[in-house]
Amino acid sequence: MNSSASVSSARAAGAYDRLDPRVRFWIREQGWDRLRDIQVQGIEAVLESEADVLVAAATAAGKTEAAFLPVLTHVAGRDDSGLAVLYISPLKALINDQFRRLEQLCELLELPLVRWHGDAPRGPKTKLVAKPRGVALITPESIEALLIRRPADARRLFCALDFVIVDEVHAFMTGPRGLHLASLLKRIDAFAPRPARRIGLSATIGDLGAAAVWLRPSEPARVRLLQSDVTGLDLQLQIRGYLEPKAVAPVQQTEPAEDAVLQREPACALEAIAEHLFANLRGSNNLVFGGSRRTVEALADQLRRRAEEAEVPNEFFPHHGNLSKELREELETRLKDGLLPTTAVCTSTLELGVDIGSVQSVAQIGAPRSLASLRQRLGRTGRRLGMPAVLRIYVREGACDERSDLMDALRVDTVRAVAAIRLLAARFVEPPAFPDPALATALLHQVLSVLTERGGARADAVYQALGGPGPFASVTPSDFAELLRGAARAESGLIEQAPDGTLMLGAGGERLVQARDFYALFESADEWRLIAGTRPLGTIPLSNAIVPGKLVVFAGRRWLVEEIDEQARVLQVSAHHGGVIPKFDRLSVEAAHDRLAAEMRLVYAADDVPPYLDRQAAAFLAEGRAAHRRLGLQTATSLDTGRDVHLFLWRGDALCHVFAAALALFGLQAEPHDLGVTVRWATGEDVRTGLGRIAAFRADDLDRFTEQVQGVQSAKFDAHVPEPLLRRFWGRRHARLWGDLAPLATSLLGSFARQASHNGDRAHASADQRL
DNA sequence: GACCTGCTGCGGCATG
Repeated sequence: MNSSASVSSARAAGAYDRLDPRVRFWIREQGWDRLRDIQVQGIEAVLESEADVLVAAATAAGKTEAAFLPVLTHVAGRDDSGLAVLYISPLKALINDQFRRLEQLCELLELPLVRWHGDAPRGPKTKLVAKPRGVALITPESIEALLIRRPADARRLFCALDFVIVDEVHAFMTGPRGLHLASLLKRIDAFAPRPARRIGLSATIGDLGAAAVWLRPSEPARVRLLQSDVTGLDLQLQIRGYLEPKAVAPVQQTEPAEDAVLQREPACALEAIAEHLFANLRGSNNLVFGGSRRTVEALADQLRRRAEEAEVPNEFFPHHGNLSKELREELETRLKDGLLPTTAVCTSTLELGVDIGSVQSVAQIGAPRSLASLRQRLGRTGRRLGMPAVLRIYVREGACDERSDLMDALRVDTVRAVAAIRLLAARFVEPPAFPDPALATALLHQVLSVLTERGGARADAVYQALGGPGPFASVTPSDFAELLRGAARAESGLIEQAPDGTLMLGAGGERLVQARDFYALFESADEWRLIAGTRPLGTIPLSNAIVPGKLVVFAGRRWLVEEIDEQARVLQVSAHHGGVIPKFDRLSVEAAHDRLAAEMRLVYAADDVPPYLDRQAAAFLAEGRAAHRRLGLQTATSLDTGRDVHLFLWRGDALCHVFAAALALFGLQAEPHDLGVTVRWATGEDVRTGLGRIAAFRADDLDRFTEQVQGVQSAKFDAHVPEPLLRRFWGRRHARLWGDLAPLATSLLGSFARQASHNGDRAHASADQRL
């Protein structure tokens, strides 16, 4: 059921009256003059039905209270043993925030409220296990730890849950962590005679139906979907273009001589962007999303130096996942307190979760690749009534001449920025991608976890515990048997089978489960820890070659490495005036959706100049469109430069990657990119042959194709999964795209044929069609 | 040409 009508005041009063008198007292104490729409809807859904509930609303719309006010009303006065409410969050910091918000309310209701994560105090946890009651706020990894280390305690805690509340559901809908939590929820359900009701809290998401499937896989249709009124987004927007100077060397990537770093770096687009940010953001609170940790450090460094040169207090500070908790919290507190103007230059760390108050503007370096993420970032600005959201997008493009690369000439970043804004206006948000590449790893992890929790179990019991509707619904009994056989192989030794058929952990399985990093389903790397005096600054990857005397830019400042403790992996550093930005290991790029690529094609074909472009960005757009026309890309989908062959697919990353893999089968070196794939060092003839083979693909060729795909191991425990099984899962994941390959190849062949006749007309046309 | 997230149990000690 969808419900998004604005609620009447009579309805709001009715909802208020249904709350426990102590909850109403608490509301009055807060000084609230009315309940928000989403809270009224939440009260009705929780107290007037037995259904699961999904609450989707923008940040700061009062989602937490929409769930907790009625839930606490419902469980107040309950006195059976066991927790009544389990709240699950992806972040420890969010748990601490929620704890502060709920502390007083729970005290009024005489309900114990316990934070349960790795950094939370132990005393209250011990007390809770002794007398399980009330509400626990927990992370998925702490649930995992409870199940495998203290299964009896877990059973006592979870045997009588009335509600499971999952915060930031959208953050769990893709990726290994979402599979993990979904499996844990299923296992927790089995502890109780009656499964707890589930309540999901989420930001505005594209596909509420998919979220309902995640929340209650066995009965998604019975999930009540609540959405707050979506008011039109009042947005002040600018896309600013910056030309990267061609003649100047790129920003220093390698180790320079020590004295070289004392000089100012060469002028580059990022410096010009820093100049603009410095001039426009000082004096207020803002977020600048840099896109990578490297860019964040470079920008923070530039901005600090400008403050020093201007002899004014610095207001710009970096924030990313490698910075120490202390530094990050200092900045978060400074933003939230609002006593000093502050701009955080961040990666996606400040995109969700912790309360940092409202900021005046959001800046984004580089064009967005995800509308979900852009929307979430915009949610951080203009939240006070009547204030518009302010967004600045800074795009950088390379200088072009007749030898420039095709992609530079097409001004792809500028066009993608315009396309993203058009999709923002159309309210498009990407749906989650199912199923996740980490499926096999998650299944193996949960098999080991169930065997540990139960001290051994028969295979059919484990399958029953994990299979069926839920994260592993697509896993067949024979898939499962193959996974178990792989885990029992001598070289893995993860599990063993007793003569009576019971499965138990083997020596290898014991080692894996005993390791401290078993609790999380995502991987983590070993890193150097940087410490200045006694102050922890954060970490950098071990892949950075470190010698004493090395200079490092980190945490927005410059440091000299004084001492290295190889054993403890600690670098003692002191302040210095020079520095080089460290390497942060990159894994992949953020995937763009089909719809974004399709919208880019429309932007190329259109001729309007959006008013939100500055002069340089408008020039980039005009140049990109001119190149698009000159190359005939309105109709052509292939382009043979004589050295490379470009195939324009106008699809998202998923399809472009599969298409590149298909071409690779025929010995063609194909690189996927934003608009399609580029086949390197190939003749048109080679590519035509390859396309002909792809055009002949039939549905049942997928299996043969899958057998030859490279790089199917991608997740944490994939090394312990039989490769044929990984391949089978890969094939199923791509089955939906498979049917698109042959028609695409056929249409590309048509484009080749038209181009050939066109080139024939121009008898002496140059083979080199680069611009 | 990406980003983020999490973590036991126990013994021993100091402290209120």
